[in-house]
Amino acid sequence: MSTHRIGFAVKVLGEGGLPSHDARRWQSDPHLRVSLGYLEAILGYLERKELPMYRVVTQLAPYATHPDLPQFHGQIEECAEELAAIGARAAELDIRLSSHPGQYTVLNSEDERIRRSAAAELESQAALFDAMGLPAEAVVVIHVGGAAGGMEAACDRFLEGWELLSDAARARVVIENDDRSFAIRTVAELSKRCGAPVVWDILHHRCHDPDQVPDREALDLAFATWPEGVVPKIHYSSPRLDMGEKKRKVGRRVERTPALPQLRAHADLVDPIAFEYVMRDLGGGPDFDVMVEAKGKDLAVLRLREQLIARGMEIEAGWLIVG
DNA sequence: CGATGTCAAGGAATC
DNA sequence: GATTCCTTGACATCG
Repeated sequence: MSTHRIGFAVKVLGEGGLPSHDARRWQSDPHLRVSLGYLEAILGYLERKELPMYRVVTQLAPYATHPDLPQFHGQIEECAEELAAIGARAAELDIRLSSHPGQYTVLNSEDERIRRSAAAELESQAALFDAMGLPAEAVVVIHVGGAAGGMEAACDRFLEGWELLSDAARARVVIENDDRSFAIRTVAELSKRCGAPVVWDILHHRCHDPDQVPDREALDLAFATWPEGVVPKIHYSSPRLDMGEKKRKVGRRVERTPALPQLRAHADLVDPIAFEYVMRDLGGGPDFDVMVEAKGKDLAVLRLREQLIARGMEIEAGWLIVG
C-alpha cells in the first residue's frame, strides 16, 4: 500500500480566485509581507478543501534578486517572524510546499553572468523555505537548462553552475526531465554527478525519451536519487486536446487561424482514466507525491479526486491510497 | 470599462 | 546580429 499527496501549482481558482503574491510593479513597492498574507489565506483554503500539497509562486518575494533593485533584496530577513509563523502553519497542516523557477533560471547557461543570477535565484528560494523552517521535502524544482554544445557540454556546465550554490541551496534544489533536451536517463546520470534528486515529469517523458525508458524504470531511476526519509515526487499532466487558435497581425487587423496543440501543452483538467492507470501501475510501492500541472489548478485536482472516488479509488484526507 | 501593451529574466530557431 | 516564438498572468495604460 502506498500513499500520495496530490498537489497543484501557484494559482487558486476556487472560491472566486485567491491572489498568490504581491504582483504590483516595482514602482508601487510590492513586498513579501503582502504575499505572505495571501499565502496564509491560501493555506486556509487548502485546509478547508483537504488539499495537502501546493507549489508557491517563484515571485513570492517580489524582485528579491533583481540586479537593479537592491532595495528589495532584504525582504526575507525583514519577514523572518512572519515566515517562521507561516511555515509552522504549513507544518501543522502537513502541507507539502515547493517552488519551481521557470525558463529564466538557467544554471547551465553558456554565459557565466546568467549562471550566477540563476544561482542567486536558487539561493533566495532556498532561504525562503529555510526561513519558514520547512522540512527537506520542500524542494525547489528546476530544469537542467539549455542544450547548446551538446548534452555532455551542457551537463558539464550544469556542474559549473552547481558549484556556485551554497550547501543550503544544494539541499533544496532538485532537477526535472524536460520535453525537448534532457530526458530522464540524462537527468538521472547528471544527478549522480551533483547529488540533486530527480523529479520525473511524465508528460515530458511522453514528449522526449530517446532512450525508450519504460515508466517503471524511469520511476525507479528518479526515486533512487532521493535521500532516505524524503518522499519523492513526480509531475503529472494531461495533454491539451482541444484546438487553439493562432493570432497573427495582418496589417492592422488580427487574423485567427486554428492551431493544433502540441503534446506538451497542458490540458485544463486531468484525464482521470489515464491517471488511474498510471497510479495503479506505479503505486503500491514506495510512497510518492504527485504535482498536477493543469490549467484548471486546484479545480482540476478537486475534480480528479471526485472522479477517482467514483472509480472506487481510495482518498483519505486528500491523500490518494493505492494498493 | 474593455482592449491592448508590458513585464526582470533565457534559449533556440529563423532571417 | 536582430527578431520572434515559447507561454502565462496580471498590472498598467490607452481609448
